[in-house]
Amino acid sequence: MPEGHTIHRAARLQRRRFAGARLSVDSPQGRFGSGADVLDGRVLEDVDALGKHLFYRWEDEVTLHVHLGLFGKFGIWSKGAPPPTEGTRMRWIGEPGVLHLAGPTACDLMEPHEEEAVRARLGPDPLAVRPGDPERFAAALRRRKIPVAQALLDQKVIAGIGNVYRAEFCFLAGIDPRRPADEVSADDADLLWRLAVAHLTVGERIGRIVTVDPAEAGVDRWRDVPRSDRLYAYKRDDRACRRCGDHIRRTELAKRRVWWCPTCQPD
DNA sequence: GCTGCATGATGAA
DNA sequence: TCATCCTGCAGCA
Repeated sequence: MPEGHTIHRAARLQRRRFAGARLSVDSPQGRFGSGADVLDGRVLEDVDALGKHLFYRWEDEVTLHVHLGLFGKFGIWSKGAPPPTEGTRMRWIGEPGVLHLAGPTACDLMEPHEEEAVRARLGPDPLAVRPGDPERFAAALRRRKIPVAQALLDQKVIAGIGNVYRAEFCFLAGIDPRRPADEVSADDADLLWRLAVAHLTVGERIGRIVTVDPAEAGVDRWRDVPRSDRLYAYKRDDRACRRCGDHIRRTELAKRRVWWCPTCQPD
């Protein structure tokens, strides 16, 4: 299940494995049938990620756009791939292995102007940093009158953050998630950006979300933090805050749950 | 077997 | 703000 780190990691691993290969492409489910026909037998040249979007470059300037949404999932096998299921939207078969894609929100061929429209809707991506991005993020965030945790899910404010990271970054920054974004200080906005860059980078490397510092969990490496110790706030209703012992609270903002520590994250 | 839920996003009202 | 779409799985009968 995907926030930006999952997508950038998928791009990196799929590029490494499949770029340069000629692939047989089909849609066992049928819902990507005509697109699969276009890709079938072409060489995959490169894979790009921006925010939660993937762009696959195929020979002859053909671009495939994939967005996993809430449920989308890749399966990749070197050998012994299982048969596709009802949900297998797209399948690749080639010398490097087999890939299945199930449940994506988007899996479509894209013209350059359509890709441009997608990119134009996205704010700065902490895993694809460009000059001026911290300032762009701070300005976009502090312009909004909605709760800061809600603004952090707006992909135009920052691309690639999801429900887990937003709760964790508010915790680490010591900000009540309900605080209006336009009341977040410039320093705090800068801190949120730096947290996003640092933690999504870790997540991309190790393939999971860990925000609890390894030292705090008594281990040496991010990847060694035990499952139950990886997060400070997300889904920790009524558990004791790891820092202060107060009870983690839960609320809903725009139909998404968010968790916080009332002591560590004052209003 | 059914229900509800999940790291997401959109378009209509 | 709401309905809708995408899939799989845990928890329950």
